[in-house]
Amino acid sequence: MRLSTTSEYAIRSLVYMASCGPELCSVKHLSEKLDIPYKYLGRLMATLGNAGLISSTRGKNGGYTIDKPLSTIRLLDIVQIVDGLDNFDRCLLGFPECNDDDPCPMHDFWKEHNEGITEMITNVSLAEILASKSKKF
Amino acid sequence: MRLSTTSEYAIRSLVYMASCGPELCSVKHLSEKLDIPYKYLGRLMATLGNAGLISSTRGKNGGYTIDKPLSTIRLLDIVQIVDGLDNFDRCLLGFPECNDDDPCPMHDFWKEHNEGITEMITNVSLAEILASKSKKF
DNA sequence: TACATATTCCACCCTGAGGTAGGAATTATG
DNA sequence: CATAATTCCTACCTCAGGGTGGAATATGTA
Ligand code: SF4
Ligand code: SF4
Repeated sequence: MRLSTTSEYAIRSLVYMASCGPELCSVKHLSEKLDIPYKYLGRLMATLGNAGLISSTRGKNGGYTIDKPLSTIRLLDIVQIVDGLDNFDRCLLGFPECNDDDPCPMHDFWKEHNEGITEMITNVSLAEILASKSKKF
Repeated sequence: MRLSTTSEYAIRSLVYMASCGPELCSVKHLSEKLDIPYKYLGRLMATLGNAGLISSTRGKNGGYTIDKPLSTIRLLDIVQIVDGLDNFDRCLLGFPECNDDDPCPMHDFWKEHNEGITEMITNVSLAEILASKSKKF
């Protein structure tokens, strides 16, 4: 019951960048600040860049900056780019086709949590996260 | 946001066995009925046997049967045997040490779901699942 | 030019999922 | 009893994918 390491990295990086405002964040800076392997984060940022979430500037004092309004970047979008959505809205026991009328024995115990998480991932954007004013970073 | 394939297999098999009562279930039968790779399930059942959840009978008409009272086999126990518990009660962003007083920016959005799932896994046993009277199997 | 940064390519290790090949125990049956 | 059939069990092997690092390249600034 966790996101992939890569999704964790992506969300942490984007939340941090969002909290920095419009300034450029270099991969080196992010890597040290967030304790994420430099090389791996470099590729991850390139992926996010290709997906259009962030844009890059090369050369000295270069780095990445967030391209789109924070409210338009949902957690779902980030996870989708990085990992795909196969692991969301999934039956807990892996049954292929089922619904409320023909439930598996776990349905009553799993449905509410599954729907809650899916809704959270779908509705929460970087804007909401930033508004929570955590002291972390 | 899913269990591992192996945990899914284990839970499906145990729920099915529980629904069969005290009869012996062979790996071959379980494999065909639940559409789980035969050899893989064989090893998985042996693991569950070594952990004391089920006991085996070899030879013709042999198979496995559940050893303990259904109410003492919680989902948590099954997952623990198969996968360990590293992925439960985990910070969504993978921060190492944090609490309600020094939360990460995701805390307000993640905490309730995490606690809900952890509580469900901890409290629901095979007895409760069987009582739900699903028509599946 | 010298340096900093993104970007790309490749090789590696680990783990989860699954397969192959047998061996050991028990029972059905001639 | 003897043999075959069935079943659990164990030890290896394969394969794909996630995560990681090294090295080289492209692109910009001072
Ligand atoms: S019946 Fe419900 S809980 Fe069970 S596999 Fe289907 S959607 Fe998931
Ligand atoms: S602050 Fe809360 S949500 Fe964030 S990493 Fe810690 S426990 Fe998880």
